[in-house]
Amino acid sequence: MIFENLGIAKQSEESHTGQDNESTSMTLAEKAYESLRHDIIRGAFQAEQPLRLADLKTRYDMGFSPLREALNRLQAERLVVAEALRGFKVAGLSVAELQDATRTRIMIESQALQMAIARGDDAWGAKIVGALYALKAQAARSGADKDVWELEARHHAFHRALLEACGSDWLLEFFERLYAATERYRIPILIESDVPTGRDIQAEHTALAEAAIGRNADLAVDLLRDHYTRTADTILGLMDAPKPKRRK
Amino acid sequence: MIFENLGIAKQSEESHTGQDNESTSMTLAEKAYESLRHDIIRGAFQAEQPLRLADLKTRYDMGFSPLREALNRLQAERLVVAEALRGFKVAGLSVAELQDATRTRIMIESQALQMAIARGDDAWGAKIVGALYALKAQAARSGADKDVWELEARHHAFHRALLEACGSDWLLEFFERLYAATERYRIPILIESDVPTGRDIQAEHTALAEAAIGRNADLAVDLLRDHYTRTADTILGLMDAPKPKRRK
DNA sequence: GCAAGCATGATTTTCGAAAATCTTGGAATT
DNA sequence: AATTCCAAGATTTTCGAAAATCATGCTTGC
Repeated sequence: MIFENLGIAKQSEESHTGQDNESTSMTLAEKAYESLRHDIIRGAFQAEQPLRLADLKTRYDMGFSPLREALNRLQAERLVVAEALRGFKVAGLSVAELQDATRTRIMIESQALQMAIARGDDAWGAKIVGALYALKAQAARSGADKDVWELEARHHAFHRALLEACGSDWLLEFFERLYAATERYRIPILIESDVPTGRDIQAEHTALAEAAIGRNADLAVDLLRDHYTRTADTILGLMDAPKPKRRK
Repeated sequence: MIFENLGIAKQSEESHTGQDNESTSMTLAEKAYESLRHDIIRGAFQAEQPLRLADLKTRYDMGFSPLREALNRLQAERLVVAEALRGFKVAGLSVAELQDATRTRIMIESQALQMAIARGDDAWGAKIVGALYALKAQAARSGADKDVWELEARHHAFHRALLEACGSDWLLEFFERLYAATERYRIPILIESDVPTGRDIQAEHTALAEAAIGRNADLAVDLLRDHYTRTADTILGLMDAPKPKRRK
């Protein structure tokens, strides 16, 4: 299956080194956390792969302590699984978890979106418009200007902007958790851009933004649900089937 | 306000030393996590209180490493707040957060309860009945047999049993997060059992269990909402008002 | 008198070594 | 041949010291 393409093969690529580092006043443990989270979500490690401390030590160039602290945080976020005296490994991926995460995500974000539409002010609308513009601009780039990670960052920023006015820190935290969990599943689509989706995803984003800003809560929630359901269905199709290129 | 009674005053009490310790095959870091989580939730530390490593070292009798790992996990759960190079402190409490947590909790648990009612089998019902029995038995005890922490454990077990058949790990995790967050606010009521609630809480639990097992989803959700709303209102009343005993 | 700068002690953060535990592979036994 | 036991190496976990940073109060200069 397509997912097996990720991971070990790419492991020799450069590791993330903490972009939004204020480089000063940022502890090594925080850098380790951001780098590891980044690398796990983006598939630099295989799912279930053991994370040996000696390897991480050389990869990120720091001692045990900050690495273990970062791994403990990631364990609490369920991106990493720890077993006593047997170390850490990357959390697994499964069809069941993707389905659960998608269902829960739709529920959480629908609620947050309704609340944001009820409470959002002009600053909220402005941020959505700006994020949508930036997202579409990046999506339109191809060739040398193409950058799936920048696209992914803007995609996240757009979806967060939609919900940010909801006024509930708890809902926003759960949004972030579910976004991270499902992003891991979307990586294959992101990288292999020749996966046929039969969708105009940026048109879906535009419609969603217009419904939200137009305070059409019912429509916006419907569009959000469809948006996530379609994405999940595409991924589920890839997870069952092997790569479409050469079917045996 | 009543909340100020907690914390530093009680800090000299014995610390939690990890009950469900399989004592073997449990690392110090895990014990530190459980003990710290236990002590924070139950108010052994004041809200916002700095958690100095030297103090924790003597309190829990272990070195820096396992303590810092535990604190990092708790930071990810938002029971502890970390500031770079300035250490850790217990997360704060606020009216706004209690309201947010209560609202979100009702939403999450309503969904989980509906799903559990739709999917639950006899084992699910049996666990609810058993948990309810144990809860009521403990609630009936007074005098020397009274044990608010055992009562609290059984209360948690009962509410978890209601939802456990929902089939969503994500919903169950969010339930646990919100339960822990709101438990911190309920401690004053638990300890000062003379707080007048004007409720028969065990009757509420019984009605809830019967509605769930009877597959009356709409009624069960209504009862759950009322149950949590009443509790939150009681606490909010205490948070604004000073202690009722001697008003100045 | 008051603010800025600085020394000092307190505290956090990080490292490398030591201790504890797991894993692997081979030898001994049945 | 299969199983158990054991030793050696690999790995995780924990500790205590060193490094880095923060907080406090004092001095200095204006």
